[in-house]
Amino acid sequence: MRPKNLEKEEAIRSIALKIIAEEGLENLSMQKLAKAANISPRTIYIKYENKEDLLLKLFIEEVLVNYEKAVLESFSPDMDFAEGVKKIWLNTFAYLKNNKPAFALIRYGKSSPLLNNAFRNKNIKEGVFFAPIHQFLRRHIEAGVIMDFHRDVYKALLFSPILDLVSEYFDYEERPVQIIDDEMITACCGALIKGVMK
Amino acid sequence: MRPKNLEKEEAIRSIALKIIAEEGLENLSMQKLAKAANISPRTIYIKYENKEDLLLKLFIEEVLVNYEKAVLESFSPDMDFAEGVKKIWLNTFAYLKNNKPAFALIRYGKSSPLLNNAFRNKNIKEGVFFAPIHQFLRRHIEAGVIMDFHRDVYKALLFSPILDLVSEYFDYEERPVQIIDDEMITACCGALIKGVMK
DNA sequence: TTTGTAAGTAAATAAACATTTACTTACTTT
DNA sequence: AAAGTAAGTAAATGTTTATTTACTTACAAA
Repeated sequence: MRPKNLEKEEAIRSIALKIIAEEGLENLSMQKLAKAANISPRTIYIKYENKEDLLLKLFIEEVLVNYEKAVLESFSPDMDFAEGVKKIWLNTFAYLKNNKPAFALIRYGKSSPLLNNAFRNKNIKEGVFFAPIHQFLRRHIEAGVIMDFHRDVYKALLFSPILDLVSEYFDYEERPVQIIDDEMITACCGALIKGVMK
Repeated sequence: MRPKNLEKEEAIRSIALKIIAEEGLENLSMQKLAKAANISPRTIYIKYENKEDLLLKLFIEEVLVNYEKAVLESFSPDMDFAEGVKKIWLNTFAYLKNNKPAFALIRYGKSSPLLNNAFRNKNIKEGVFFAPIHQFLRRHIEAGVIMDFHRDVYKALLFSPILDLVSEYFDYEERPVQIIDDEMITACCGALIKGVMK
């Protein structure tokens, strides 16, 4: 039998992300995607059940999995608190600034009910994304290093400002001198670290 | 001549927000909206040029304007730093937890290229949203009360974690006991205040 | 009370939509 | 080398889309 052409599968995914980043999730259509990927619409349906299936697999299996991997690169739950948080922030920034299409879909993860529900269900049923970070936080709370805030508070503090700064990074995209850089990221996360440490 | 029925205009706006909150921006159509509002599709086009015009006016003139008003309620740039930040956070939380449809569109403001660009252009051309907060921050930086971070850093720290906590609030929506409450908001913003003060 | 006019409607339009049908291609297995 | 089969295509499906056309309604001004 004829083998799957993995290049085509890859093209579908990367071009879908590109369209989402440039025109928005609300302007992604199966026909537009097929045309841009130079394939027949039918080919998408060989690899994905339907549009929803494509979107969910793209979000969970492609984008979130790679995002998690990049964020946790050379991070360990045993790290010193300040060191660990800085690692997470700089990893996030380094990864996302070079992966605008992935970042675009991550942003939709909070706004689109489809993606948001899929993410929550996945977390509930199959264990949580970013588990090492939760372990890291629990350890430092128990050791009395940081304040005993709810995990949602830490989630809000550790993940959302850095994503916002990445948004700003892309908004300044065309300018000759970038305002958002590693130094600024480090300063911002330094303030957060100071704020939650005892 | 026959006068405009303002109730219908209001119905269009509120039902559009409701559909966006429940089904997502990508599932809002003019016909669905007309049907849900019990009017003819043509009526929408009396009040708005087209779908894009509707979306932008809904976002900028309805949602953002009211959001800003609520956040700045009894806030003044002359306030003490900790007092001012707490006021902003509690205002934001109190307003958004009772306005889920508005919150849904605000979330899309960062992900949808259409809304994001409109917001940036509006800020550039017609002066900035949340001007009193910028004044407040400038004053406290100049007085040496808080660290001299870029305005984008303060924007990321002051606005994004609280929006994330509101998301969590709605995710816990159906539970008997709410986890996200004023006390948690106050604790979280207390950490931020401590982090950025000199 | 008549009349001009914008507000409003129902139904239609053409384009775009997600998905399928009917068929061909390319490659592995035999 | 032949056969079997999943991968792939082009074109069509019926539906839904944004927007418009042709018409009716309701009311303020005369």
